[in-house]
Amino acid sequence: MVRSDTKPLTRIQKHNISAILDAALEVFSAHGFRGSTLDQIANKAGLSKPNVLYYFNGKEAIHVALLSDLLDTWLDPLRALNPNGNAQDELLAYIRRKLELSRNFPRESRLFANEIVQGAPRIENFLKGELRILVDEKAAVIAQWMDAGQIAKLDPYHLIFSIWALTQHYSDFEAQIRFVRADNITDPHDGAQSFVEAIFNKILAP
Amino acid sequence: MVRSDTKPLTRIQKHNISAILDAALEVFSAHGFRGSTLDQIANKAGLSKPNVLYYFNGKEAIHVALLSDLLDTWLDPLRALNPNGNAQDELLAYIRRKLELSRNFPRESRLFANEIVQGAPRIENFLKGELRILVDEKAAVIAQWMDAGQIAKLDPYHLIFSIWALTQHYSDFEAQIRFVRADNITDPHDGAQSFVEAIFNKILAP
DNA sequence: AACACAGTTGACCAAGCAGTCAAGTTTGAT
DNA sequence: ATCAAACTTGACTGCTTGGTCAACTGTGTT
Repeated sequence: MVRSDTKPLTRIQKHNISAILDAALEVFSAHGFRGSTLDQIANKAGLSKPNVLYYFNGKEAIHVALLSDLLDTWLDPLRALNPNGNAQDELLAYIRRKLELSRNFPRESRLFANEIVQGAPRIENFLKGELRILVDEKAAVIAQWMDAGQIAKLDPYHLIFSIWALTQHYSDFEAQIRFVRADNITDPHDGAQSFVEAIFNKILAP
Repeated sequence: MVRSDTKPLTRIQKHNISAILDAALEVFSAHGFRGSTLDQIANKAGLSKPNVLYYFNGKEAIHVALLSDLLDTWLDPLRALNPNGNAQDELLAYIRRKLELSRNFPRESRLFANEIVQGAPRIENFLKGELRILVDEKAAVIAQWMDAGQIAKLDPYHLIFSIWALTQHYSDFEAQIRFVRADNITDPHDGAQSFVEAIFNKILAP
């Protein structure tokens, strides 16, 4: 196996590893972990199955690699919430970042959604650890903003959850939105941007 | 196979069929269609695998039975939106019905979520048919309310989507909420009820 | 009691699947 | 050109899983 530790990856390694990860993201996000097969991934990556296993220790290892890449960047938007900034501006900027993430990385979002819906067996530690710490910290910041009268008084945790729900809905439940909307002309994400910002303006107004 | 058409089900049939459906709901909602096995379902139902297949034509048939039972009741809350009622009251009542459904039938909600996240391959026709017709109809009602100045002017479709997103989030992403919240004391659904109603009061205010 | 039919299951099968391996080909540094 | 290491794969193995089947047991109706 390749992908050990501190080695300069060869040109071929770089190319194939990223081909495998991209194919796996496509497949895992569409069918879930158990619903995906190595053959599907190998096909989509344009490699043979044994060759895929030459680069990764197994199906699980590919999934883990995808998830840790993902979780790493998933926290960024919330992390960037600046306690010293203006409350309303900061929260709306957070919402915008979240919407962009959901729009630009729908497969990653669905990979995450698949995990959560099925009880988060593989990322329980992340949720109970890093994420929880970060959420607690930012909820405290939001509570301070509320106490200072900068924004409306609400439960900060539920406020964060509602941002997650609304921003991720457009990629995670994209199928539902696509099939229900009569006009396939306008990208649902366009409307989403202005709609979500509009309602949070109302929600947050002190 | 039993479950044909117009026969009076025996005592044993009624009992076993409902045991199978309950077990299958548990398993499918937790692992998705492909992630579930007949053995898991049979075990949880307290029956042998061949016995399960005596009552249903196959794994797919069990899944279909669950989904059609579900879809049937899934539309009810929206269907009950009364065009002649007061706009704000009607929408808040709809939200309340949705929240209750999500709270009382989380497994059904996750079964549905699993389908949608994975591209809705098995319920595409429902989404493009019945659901779309109903949503179009109710969106028109909401648009009229907005034109009449009863509630704030927003995109009615996005308003409906936002209601779906917020109400289902608490059951579909329950794992995330559970792991993130420090206090496992309060049922997240309690806070949800008042929070969601509060923000929609703000959103809808003309 | 007897009989038809509902209900039940152990043993089995074929397909699909993750993962192995030995034998091959390609790459790139010298 | 040489050679070692990197890369690739057809053929295989062992396990899981959906589904079948023939034989057996339970039920209730007469």
